[in-house]
Amino acid sequence: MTADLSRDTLTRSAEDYLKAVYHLTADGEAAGTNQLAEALDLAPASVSGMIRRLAEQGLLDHAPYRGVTLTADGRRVALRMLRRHRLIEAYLVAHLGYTWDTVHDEAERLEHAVSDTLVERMAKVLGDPLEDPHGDPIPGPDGSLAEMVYVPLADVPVGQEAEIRRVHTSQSDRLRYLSGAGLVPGARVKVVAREPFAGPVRLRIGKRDQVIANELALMLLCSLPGSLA
Amino acid sequence: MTADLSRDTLTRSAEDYLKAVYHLTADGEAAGTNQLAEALDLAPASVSGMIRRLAEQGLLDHAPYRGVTLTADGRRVALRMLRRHRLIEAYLVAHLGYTWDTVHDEAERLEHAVSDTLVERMAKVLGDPLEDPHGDPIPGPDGSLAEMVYVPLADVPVGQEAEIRRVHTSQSDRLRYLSGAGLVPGARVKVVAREPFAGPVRLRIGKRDQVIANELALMLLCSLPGSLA
DNA sequence: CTTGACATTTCGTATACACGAAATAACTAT
DNA sequence: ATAGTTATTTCGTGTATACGAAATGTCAAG
Repeated sequence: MTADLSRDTLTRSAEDYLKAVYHLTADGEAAGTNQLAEALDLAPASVSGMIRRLAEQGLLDHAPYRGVTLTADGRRVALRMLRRHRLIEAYLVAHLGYTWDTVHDEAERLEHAVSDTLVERMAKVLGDPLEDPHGDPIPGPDGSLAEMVYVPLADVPVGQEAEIRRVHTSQSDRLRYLSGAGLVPGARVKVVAREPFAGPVRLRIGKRDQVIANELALMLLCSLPGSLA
Repeated sequence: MTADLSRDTLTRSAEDYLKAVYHLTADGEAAGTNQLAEALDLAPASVSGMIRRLAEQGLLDHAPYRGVTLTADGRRVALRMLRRHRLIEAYLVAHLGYTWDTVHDEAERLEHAVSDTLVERMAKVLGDPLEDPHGDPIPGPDGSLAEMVYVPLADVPVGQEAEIRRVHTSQSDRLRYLSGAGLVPGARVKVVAREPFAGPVRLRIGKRDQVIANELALMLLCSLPGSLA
């Protein structure tokens, strides 16, 4: 059943498509062609063609005009890429002087080139970390993933304290801004006020007050003291 | 004059061809199509086509039926790949538990994927090494290369002491054998005897005697105490 | 000189992936 | 139901790289 997923069976493009489908279907919905085209910065026509090929290879389930989901094999590939990507990010930050706003692009290229051996060596050197520098969970070598349920800071009630756990963006300008403001995984903040209609969020971090756009607050995933997380 | 050699201007294949031409022309002779095809494990017809494209891009000089040499731009690319490759090997050995017989393939893939930034970070962490684990010199970021002239162990006179400086192969089975025998860069050996007609070489290393095939002795590049190297 | 033998190039073709334009399916609002 | 909008697919193409078969150039031996 399990197709040959070892090395070099899949092209870089295929790996990128599967990763994208993984992310787009995280909400349980099938991923549309346009969505995918947008995410991969390709023309919809190109995506349509690639979807056909990946479906033929048994990596995607495709319901024409309905979108795609990952097959078990496809998910395996996506999770392996995710593990690679996040471990590489963690390694580059820990050992090669990268900052969380600069690792993404490097990891994006390396994830297609490293061997399983190298990935596992990096994991070992890092002490088998469970999260990357953005707080994103790192899948196990077997494809297991301990996905926590966090609350976007945008949804944390006013007056509530919260601890930032994940910062869900890979855009370096945003990451730079956020780390400048101390809004990194592990930081504790208190929501002081929020404007209605997706308005900005005012929060207290340490002794400073900070106002951030709702758009950013959506990316800061938090745990609330008292909840199990 | 200097063409755009930054990132992504060149395909992986192009980089591999230029590297191969670099190695094949080390003796001063132009590299033939068949030679190149052999080195890259491709059909001569494919090489012929690629040669044309690389010549059009100003990376190779091509005299039809005569072979190719690198242009200045081509050499720049080749030396950058060489720097990448050797630094990556050095880094993997120093920090990620690789041995010199296992690094080659990994470096071969990574050299196409790492950014200049990452290469220079690795160089820095390593303290800007001048040689890789095989004793091969690492070109500078500017493309400078301090190539030493060494004597193959196969040519060292009987009775002479020599220090191994470079081990000129990337085949892991040979490398494993050689390191098992202690024949690594820095080792001091004394040639005890040699059979005629490219026969095996008997040598003394430490307190042990060792006989190695001439083929291997050709790959062990040595400096002789007393010579300037 | 001429003739093999061998190296090299040319030619037609295949695969993987991208594109735009045009055709088609699906949904939405009347 | 049906027309318009939007999403998706199909089709014809282009680029990069590989291949084998056939044509052609080169050189050494006679």
